[in-house]
Amino acid sequence: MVRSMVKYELIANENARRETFRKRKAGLLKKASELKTLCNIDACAIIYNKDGGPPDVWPSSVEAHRLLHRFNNLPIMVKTSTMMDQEGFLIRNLERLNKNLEKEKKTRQLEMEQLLARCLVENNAPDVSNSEYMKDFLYLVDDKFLSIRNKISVIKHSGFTPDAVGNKAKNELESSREKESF
Amino acid sequence: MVRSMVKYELIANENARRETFRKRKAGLLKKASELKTLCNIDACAIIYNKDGGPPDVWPSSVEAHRLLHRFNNLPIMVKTSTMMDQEGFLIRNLERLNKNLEKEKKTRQLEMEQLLARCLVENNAPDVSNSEYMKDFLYLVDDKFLSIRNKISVIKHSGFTPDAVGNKAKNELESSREKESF
DNA sequence: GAGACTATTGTTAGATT
DNA sequence: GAATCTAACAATAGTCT
Repeated sequence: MVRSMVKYELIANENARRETFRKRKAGLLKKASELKTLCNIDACAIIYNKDGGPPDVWPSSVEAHRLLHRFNNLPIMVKTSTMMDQEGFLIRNLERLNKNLEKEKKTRQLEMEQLLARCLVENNAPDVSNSEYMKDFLYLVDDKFLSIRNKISVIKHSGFTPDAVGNKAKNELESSREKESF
Repeated sequence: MVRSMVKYELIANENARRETFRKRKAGLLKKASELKTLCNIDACAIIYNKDGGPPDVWPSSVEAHRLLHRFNNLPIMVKTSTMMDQEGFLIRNLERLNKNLEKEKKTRQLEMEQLLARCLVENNAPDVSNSEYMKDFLYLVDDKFLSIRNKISVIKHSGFTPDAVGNKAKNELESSREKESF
């Protein structure tokens, strides 16, 4: 019986921890399946054990890849085209994915603008005090935030032709300098 | 009150479905957080809504990248035993799948540039003081990231002249194309 | 559309096999 | 270590705001 819920901190006893992990992982994946079924949504989860072994990848590793790539807003057509010949399940999803792609792109662009603005205004960078590497990283962010972002945007949309990138980087940098004060 | 649990199938009523999604998603992420805390395990989840908007990526997109990347680096034979896909096609087509994943690695350049972008704009970055995290993260953010970093450093010391930036971006892109196979 | 409430169902800690 | 049991606790469907 649940005498009293333990505190929500690391369970010290190793056997108890393993047992709790086993049970709660099952419960979590059950909940996830229910959510997916009840609401017909796409979802995935990766749950590692501490034993160094392979994780549970729900509902499948392909689905995890697919959803993470969709999140990244990668050109899904390119990624899936190599699988389409032999993997029919991707074909079924492709139409819907592509339909959503344009809408998602616009949403994401707005999202990035808003997050960027918030980060710049509130200066709420994550705590990275223990990491030399991340200090370097934040140093870059601090100084050339907009330039990095513009460059990535340029590379991403340029089709990787060096000339186009060079010219676009030049143009975007000029325009970014104009509104550098926001 | 929970009069009686509905059948575990798609909720027909749209409002009820949205409400259920909202509540259960919150519950699921809470359970996930508890599991992570109680057992000190690594886990992530991606939950899409049906509205075409950006998904919830728990605990952060960087963590999702990191865990999926760690999974990809497992020996292929280990991976097969953990795949939970209900349709079973994964195991049957494993060799082909792995081949496709190899192809996906070629898009890593774009992947990392977008990861970088997300690192920059997200305010929910994971705790990077954890050494295991840093190991994975540093592996993920390899030569291409350093290239970008150098590029930015160059820009920083170039006096921000658009011409210098444009030319250097062009040069770096050409050289990065040469080692695209990583 | 997002909280607050609460009766009821669902989950699970601890014990046992 | 995993499966079963069950009292106790947690999550949530329906409702109201």
